[in-house]
Amino acid sequence: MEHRNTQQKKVIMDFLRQSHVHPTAEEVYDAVRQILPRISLGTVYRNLELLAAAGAIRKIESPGQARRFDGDLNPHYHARCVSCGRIKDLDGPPPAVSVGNTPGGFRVTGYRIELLGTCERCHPSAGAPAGGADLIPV
Amino acid sequence: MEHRNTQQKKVIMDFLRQSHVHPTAEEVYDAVRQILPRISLGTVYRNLELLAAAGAIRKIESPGQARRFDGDLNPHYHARCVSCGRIKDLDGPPPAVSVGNTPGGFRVTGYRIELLGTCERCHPSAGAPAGGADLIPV
DNA sequence: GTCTATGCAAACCCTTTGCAGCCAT
DNA sequence: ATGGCTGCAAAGGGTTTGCATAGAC
Repeated sequence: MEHRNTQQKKVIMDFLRQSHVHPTAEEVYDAVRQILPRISLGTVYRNLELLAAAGAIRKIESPGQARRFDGDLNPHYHARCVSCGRIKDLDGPPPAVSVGNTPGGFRVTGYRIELLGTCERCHPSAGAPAGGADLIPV
Repeated sequence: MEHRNTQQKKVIMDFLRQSHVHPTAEEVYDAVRQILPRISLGTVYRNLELLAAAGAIRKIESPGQARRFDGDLNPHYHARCVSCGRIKDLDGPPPAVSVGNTPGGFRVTGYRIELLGTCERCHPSAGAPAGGADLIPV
């Protein structure tokens, strides 16, 4: 039940802390392999899950997209570029939702808000958006 | 570029319209096979995507979960049971989010809200919830 | 010495796709 | 007759897992 401080875990953690690109497991694997060439992708996955479960890193998930990871624990939230999948950090308080009354029999205990859009490198013009964001039914 | 009204598409559509269980592709496949025993799972997937693209059905997606489909186009939204994955229909206006100012370079064009909780069959006691829902960071 | 973590590789789940023939138009 | 749709089966991506061994405690 104890956790061991292996080389692999430390190198993964260090990489995530200094990285700001919200890498996928594969990208972590590629980066960490420069330091530990014999590390396996399975070990990367296992450690990423362990670190996320321990609250040391954050998981960023989106349907149909590869999971991404974030070593920055400062309060912030994310927006995902629908074109390239990259994650943009947003500061300030995350948008809140007031969930209405719990409907018959179902107990709502949490919610996830996912912001979507286009990042700098992916939208053609530089003009400001102005328009509001649309709710995507889920 | 034209769309053809095949037997397969019609049977899938009919099943989704009369079903209230928000089936996965596999569940649609199993149901439709009772009527068209030679239909293939690939055809089910292709038609579900075509129907969703045409706006005839709705897709319900959640990270790490099998996609579900909904033939009910009346305005409503969904909550997902974190225990069994089943979808509960919620009436009334979906919770809205006021997305703040677009941050540097990123153009927010949409957002997805996913409500999570426990359904009738999955929570032990029958006591009412009372507490508010927690934001799950994404 | 114990027992978790590792590397390797195979398996997993869900979904998509290439192909040759079929059938709705 | 045309070409979108089908069944089949194989491949795909992302992730998990079984196993024997290595290594942290």
